[in-house]
Amino acid sequence: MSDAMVEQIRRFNRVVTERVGALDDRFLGLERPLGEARLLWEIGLDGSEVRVLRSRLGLDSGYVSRLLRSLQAAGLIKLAASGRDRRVRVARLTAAGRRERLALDQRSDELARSLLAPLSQRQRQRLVAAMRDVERLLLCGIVEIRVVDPEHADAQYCLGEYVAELNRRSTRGFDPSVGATALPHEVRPPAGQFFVAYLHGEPIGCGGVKHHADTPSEIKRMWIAPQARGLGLGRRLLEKLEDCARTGGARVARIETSAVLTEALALYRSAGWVEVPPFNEEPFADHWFEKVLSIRTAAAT
Amino acid sequence: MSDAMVEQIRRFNRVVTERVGALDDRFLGLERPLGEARLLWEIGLDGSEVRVLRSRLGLDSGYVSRLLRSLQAAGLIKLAASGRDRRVRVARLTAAGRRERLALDQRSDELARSLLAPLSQRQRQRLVAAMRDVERLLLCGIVEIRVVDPEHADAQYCLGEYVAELNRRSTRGFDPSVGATALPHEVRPPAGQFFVAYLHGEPIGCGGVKHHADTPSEIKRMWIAPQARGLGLGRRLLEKLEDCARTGGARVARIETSAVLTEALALYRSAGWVEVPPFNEEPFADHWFEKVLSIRTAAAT
DNA sequence: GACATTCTCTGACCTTAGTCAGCAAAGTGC
DNA sequence: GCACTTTGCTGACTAAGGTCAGAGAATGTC
Repeated sequence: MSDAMVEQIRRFNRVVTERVGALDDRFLGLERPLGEARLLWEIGLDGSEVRVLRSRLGLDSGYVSRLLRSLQAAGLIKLAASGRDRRVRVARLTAAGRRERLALDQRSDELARSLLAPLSQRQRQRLVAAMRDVERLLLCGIVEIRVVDPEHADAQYCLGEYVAELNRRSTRGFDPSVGATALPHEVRPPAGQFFVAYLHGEPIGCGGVKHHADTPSEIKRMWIAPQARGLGLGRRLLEKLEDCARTGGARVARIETSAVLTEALALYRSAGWVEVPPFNEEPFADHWFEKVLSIRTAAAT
Repeated sequence: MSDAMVEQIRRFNRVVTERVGALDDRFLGLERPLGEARLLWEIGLDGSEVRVLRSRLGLDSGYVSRLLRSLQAAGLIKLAASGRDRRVRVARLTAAGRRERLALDQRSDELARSLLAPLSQRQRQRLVAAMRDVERLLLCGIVEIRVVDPEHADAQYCLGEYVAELNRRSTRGFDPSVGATALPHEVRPPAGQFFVAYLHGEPIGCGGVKHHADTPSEIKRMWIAPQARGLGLGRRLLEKLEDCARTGGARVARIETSAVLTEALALYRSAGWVEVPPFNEEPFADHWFEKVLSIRTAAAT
């Protein structure tokens, strides 16, 4: 990580907060204080529970209450008790509130347009592409990979998506209970470990490891949500799983996969995995890989 | 300007303000209020005049005065009258102030590092490159091209840099008073017009137009500061000059340039200028161009 | 039914950020 | 020497953003 990189990021920050940040906030403010505007926005067209707003914006209960009163006094929202739990209050936009939210929306669009306006068509495309890169790479940086019990709801959600995707992309039909399985007890300590990747608290990927006493460790059920692909997240997750296998005492890890998962195949090959003859009878697999787990040096987290 | 572009920018804003903006400001804040921290930073290692601080940060005189008092009370700065003008006060960092400024610096670096840390080396390079693109394109968007009198200090500065650069890059030696000149009265209404491009109030480029009653208009002294190149600014400036010639009644514009100005040659060619036989005896020129000024449609500003 | 917990609201309070009008000292132009 | 401008300081004021403690109602738990 060179000084030049750090310097570039700091310059970027300065320019962006000047041009985007300053605008985004104060611009959005319209006639209304920023806090109220953000709250109005966050309530959304379908309304929100007050406690949800509080946690999403990270604000004090008293403060939110006051902001809501002020919005209510301005005739922009209505507050009502929730049907299920009458302590919980739900904020809903009135017609005027919806109009104002739309205005905020348009302001935001205007801001975006004002950034593009002075540029030529080619420059616009370059700007948008670069912004997309920055956005995705920053997002990739916030993704957190945590050890989770394989029966935890988040793990189950990911596994479900994994199976669904395989069945969607393959003509063969995949049954996770047949062949080389990854049953909960097989990927739970001490037999193994299961990981879930989170972005903003949402599960967006998973993977498991099965330790074995004498034969190589197995990596199983590695999956990344479609909308999170192309971030290099797969590589990060795979490294985590290899680490786990290594820590479990394995010198070699194995993985098998279907031919339809082309991204996975490319990833394994580029990450130093070597294709080997089939080492199990997993009916769904078309490719089998092995990797010698060398001692890692100076790993990035 | 498509909706997809606008949408991408808004997503970018959200991610960046969350990850960079929020951090940059509040992170920088340390234990000190943001205003004081920014001021402390801006004073710099060599000290600054108070009036300069005020204009750079765009703050009220009274407010700055109060902030400085607070920093002085904390033992971070010393205030003294300027030697030349005893109304003007100069703020200088004490040893403690320098320490604190260094700490702010390190915080900023830390933030930058924390963005890079989770990424692989390749991803880091992509992130930094994309940030550089975004930064440059945003900067390009804020550049303002104004009509300025050719004897104005900013115009003179640009012209001086232009001449200096030609003499630096060419072996021939360039004398602006010989050959096809651009004397002040020739590029000032009604005979012509002169433009200066500004970034943050600093002149970073220029160009002039000489109108003629019967022969084509001439574009003269077009220059972009080296640090502002590669932004597509040249194209914007050139379009402005063409517009000016067109508004002045010309159907055709001419421009001559030296072979050493390779960027300029490439720009003219790609902007629809056609190389023609020499139309004057400018001793410094190697290439002569003409362009038919069509009526413009839906121009970007 | 007693008790704890959850959720919202209220009043009191604080800091930060910033504006405005006016003043005094110093410098500038004639 | 006089009028005017620049520069910085001060006091009074405002708005926004936010924290904290506690009250009161609804709900959950034993």
